[in-house]
Amino acid sequence: MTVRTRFAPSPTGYMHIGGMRTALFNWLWARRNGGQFILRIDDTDQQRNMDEALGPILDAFRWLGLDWDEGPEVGGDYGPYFQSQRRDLHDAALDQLLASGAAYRDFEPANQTRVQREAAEKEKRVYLSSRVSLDLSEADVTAKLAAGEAHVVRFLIPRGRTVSVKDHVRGHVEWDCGLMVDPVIARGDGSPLYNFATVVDDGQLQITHVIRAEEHLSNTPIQVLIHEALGNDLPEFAHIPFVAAPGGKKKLSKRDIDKYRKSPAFQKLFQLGDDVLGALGIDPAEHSLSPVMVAYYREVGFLPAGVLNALARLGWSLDDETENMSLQTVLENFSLERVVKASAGLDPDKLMSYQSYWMGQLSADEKLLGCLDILVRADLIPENPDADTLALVTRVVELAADRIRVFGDILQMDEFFVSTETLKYSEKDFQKRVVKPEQAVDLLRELRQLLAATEDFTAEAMHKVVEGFVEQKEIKFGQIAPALRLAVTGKAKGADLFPTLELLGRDECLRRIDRAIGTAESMKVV
RNA sequence: GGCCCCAUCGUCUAGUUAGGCCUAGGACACUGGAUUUUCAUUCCAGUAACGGGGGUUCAAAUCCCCCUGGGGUCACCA
Repeated sequence: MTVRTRFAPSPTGYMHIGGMRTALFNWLWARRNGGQFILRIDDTDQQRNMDEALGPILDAFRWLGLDWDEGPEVGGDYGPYFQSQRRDLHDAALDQLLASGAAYRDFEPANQTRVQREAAEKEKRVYLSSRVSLDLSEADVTAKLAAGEAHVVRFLIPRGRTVSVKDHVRGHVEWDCGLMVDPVIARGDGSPLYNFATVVDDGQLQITHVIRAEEHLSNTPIQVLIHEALGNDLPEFAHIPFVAAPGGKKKLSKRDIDKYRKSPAFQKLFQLGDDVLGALGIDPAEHSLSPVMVAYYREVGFLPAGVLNALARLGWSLDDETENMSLQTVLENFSLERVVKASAGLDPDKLMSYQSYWMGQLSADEKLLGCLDILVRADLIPENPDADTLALVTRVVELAADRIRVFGDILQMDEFFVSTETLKYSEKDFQKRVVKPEQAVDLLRELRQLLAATEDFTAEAMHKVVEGFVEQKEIKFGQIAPALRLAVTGKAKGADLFPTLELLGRDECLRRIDRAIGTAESMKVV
């Protein structure tokens, strides 16, 4: 039997990072077993703007390189792959259940059902469906139907038995049917509800393995029962742990994003995101971009390999030591048996560490391409850079070396792409390094003359000039270098100083030093 | 609250199925040191865990029971 797995997202306009992990495990299991991975879109009735709602989800799959064998855009033999277009299948299944007596029309008013439920809760009694509608004769039902009476269709839970499942990660799990409420499987108009539609669809799509997050565990007995009533082959289940928020045990949720912002564990990632997105002119709030969704990582300049590596290691491990794994390596070694049972918190630090590793594995050209792209998006270089710009970026990327963990980090080196006039100084550092130290401005002025007079403006030569200057003035290197760096780059830290000078070129350096001196003096006067 | 799930360093995990090789391993983070006249990298070192209590056994992180704690879920949402 061919393994068939599926991921069935609702078109919500974004791809949740936890959902992506579930999708990844499904993809892995299908690919590992030479089976098919299916994308089914669990849209409800008429969702508007399907492109807007589904696009980001498909984009996330494409970005990470997870392909699907059947689903939107590619079709397949079991279509349609949009739940809303499968209504005839749901209708047929519903008729079957109604005819066999496995389901019944419940005419009990909703508020009455609610009152009973609340009363039971208050009395600490197990609530069970009243099933009063079961006493109705066929003629009664027909009459009520003809009269258009409001009702729902419930699945008749066979009480007095248990449902058990051998879950691939949880092992044996069992439920007592005597404790279960008859679930509503369709509204009066026949429109199916999740638990029912999913079963019909999984059955018809011949899904062999339902791999989903553990929050669905409680839906399982109902779905198993419906599968049985429909005469379907039961799929195997694997309830993987959900992805928890950093520093906690609770499910990572888009709703808690404001809380995460204040979380220490999330701090650095948010900072990075704010910096990069800010430079790109994207307001995270406006685009509701956050670390909860896959798109965030793409925008900030993460690598698919980094995100994939982190996702794979969330609740799964290869052995006792292997951490850095390509998708291929994970694929070759993946097994559901090695999925951990406890929920796993997303660790931004660890994610960043995987990311840095994979960035380090990139060839110079690949790295250049990624940086070029984000520099263009930040408007720091033109869309189709000329040869000079290309050469400059190449050298900046070289100079930045492993300071680039995500492509967005190249934006930290913006001093190479702005003019002297638009260069921004870090105000605090400028005060500390240039304005405040007594001799800083004077030293800078003297050094400027030396730099201006130097014949070849290379890193090596500059180094010698400054060394000589330090010796001659009987000062420490630390008394001039920080001020020089500030004047030229606007920042307190950055790549190696002398190559930076060389790359900027003599004219630019001198202009910047002049500007810094002027600025510092005007500050001192005031 | 009912039902269900879970429980090893701060975090992700190895070890649990077949008890001994566990004086509990790795990674991230953190701390210290070396290199780098900033920062980052790299290297070395260090701190740090079997939730508690009972059993079973020559032997328990591993098996059993209880407790505690954490979490999921309880819709005419998906």
